[in-house]
Amino acid sequence: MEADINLSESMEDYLEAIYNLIKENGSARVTDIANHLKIAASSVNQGLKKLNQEGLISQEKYGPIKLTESGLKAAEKVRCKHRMLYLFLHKTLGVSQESADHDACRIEHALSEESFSKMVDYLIKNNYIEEQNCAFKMKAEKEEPKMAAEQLMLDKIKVGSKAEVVKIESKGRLKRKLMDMGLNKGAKVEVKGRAPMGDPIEIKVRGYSLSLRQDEAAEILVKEV
Amino acid sequence: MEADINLSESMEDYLEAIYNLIKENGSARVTDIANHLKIAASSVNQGLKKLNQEGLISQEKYGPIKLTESGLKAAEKVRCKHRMLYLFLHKTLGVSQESADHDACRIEHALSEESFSKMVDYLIKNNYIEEQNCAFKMKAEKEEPKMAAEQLMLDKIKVGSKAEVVKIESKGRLKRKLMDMGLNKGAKVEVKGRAPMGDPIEIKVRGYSLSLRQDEAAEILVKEV
DNA sequence: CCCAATTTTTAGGTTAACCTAAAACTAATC
DNA sequence: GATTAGTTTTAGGTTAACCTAAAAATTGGG
Repeated sequence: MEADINLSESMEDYLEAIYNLIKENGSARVTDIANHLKIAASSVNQGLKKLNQEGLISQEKYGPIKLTESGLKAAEKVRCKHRMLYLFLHKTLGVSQESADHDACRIEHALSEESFSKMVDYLIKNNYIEEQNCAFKMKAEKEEPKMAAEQLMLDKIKVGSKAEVVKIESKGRLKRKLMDMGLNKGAKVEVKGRAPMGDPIEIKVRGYSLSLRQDEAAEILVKEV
Repeated sequence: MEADINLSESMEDYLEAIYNLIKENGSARVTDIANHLKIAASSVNQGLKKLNQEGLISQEKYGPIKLTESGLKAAEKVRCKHRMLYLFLHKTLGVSQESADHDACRIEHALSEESFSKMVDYLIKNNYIEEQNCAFKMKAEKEEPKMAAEQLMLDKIKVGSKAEVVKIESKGRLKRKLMDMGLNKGAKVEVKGRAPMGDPIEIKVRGYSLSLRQDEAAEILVKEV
């Protein structure tokens, strides 16, 4: 059931870059994407606007770039194609890693579903991949419970686990307050406990404990460690 | 030697269409090309102008379209890629003729020489084609047994000389950084200058300049050309 | 808290590759 | 040799995807 919006090649490239950067660094910034794709930051900015309009990412001015559900799906699809193409070229044809990666990049936009699917069959048959390794192909329908990036808001973190602050989303006074508490970028936090209604949340930062209201915690972007 | 002009995808498409039409009908007219590629005749006309300028076809106003020698060569190359890709997809992966042809059309512009050559090897090994059926490939192969040029690290290269990247020795982030700068395998670099203490080194890659710290340059294996 | 550096956004281009509509030309028929 | 049908060319757009330069906002260090 292809509800697929028709993505142009560059839109696919943007999505893929965002996906990879979030996976690697916990966040995808305009400059990172620009470096990655070797184009000007302003061009990326324009591209992101379009992705926003299409509902594939959600980003407010100067805010962080987040993939929406459909954006995530599209990105995974592209990435999967890329990966399979790479494996195919490198493993079965013996193309060098560099060329294989480069070509995968270019071809991933052009290959039909049919060819792609046949290629995956081939890879599976020759034991280059496990069947479940191509999530997109096998279970496009099933919802992945695990979100794309291990990046989420502090109020969603399980009690007992640790995380690292990526960014404080709020502005002005609240932001200052949170930063004064020691919740700067890169700070390691540990969620110690949570009251019955989820509020307040007790966390430990830099050795001392503090408690946050849930809506405050919801402003803090972290990645699990 | 490869004096290859860099052809855009549509220019390649025009050439291929012209080649095929001449082969089929003995002539290629603007309208035929337009029908073939499903675009407006006026667009074809514009495209032909560019091919004329590049010296790939020769055509006077309202006159017949003829491929020049270099145009013929380029067209044959594209056609050969198309054909091989088609065979590969159809014969070895079992992709339907329609999809295989369609995909070949799209991919032929993107595939590197290396992947193409590996694909042809595969086809030959499995007896899907005869060796001499791909004239264009043979040439590429003959060039291969060339002398192993002297290999050394980029920081040892004399100012003013040119080299080709063989390998990036470093790993991880640094490797990515270097590759993002365009220092991929096969990239031609020219050492433009060097500061008094040998650091930084200024090089030119793919037309633009960049400067590297000495220890970064020491991670890049190159061979002189 | 302020200042400098960095990042993001805006403003205002360019280019390739298409388009439609109409004009200029050629060829084919009467 | 005029008319007409078909072909090619020109004129004047549009769009996507990039660009540079500069303005605006954010971040980070002292």
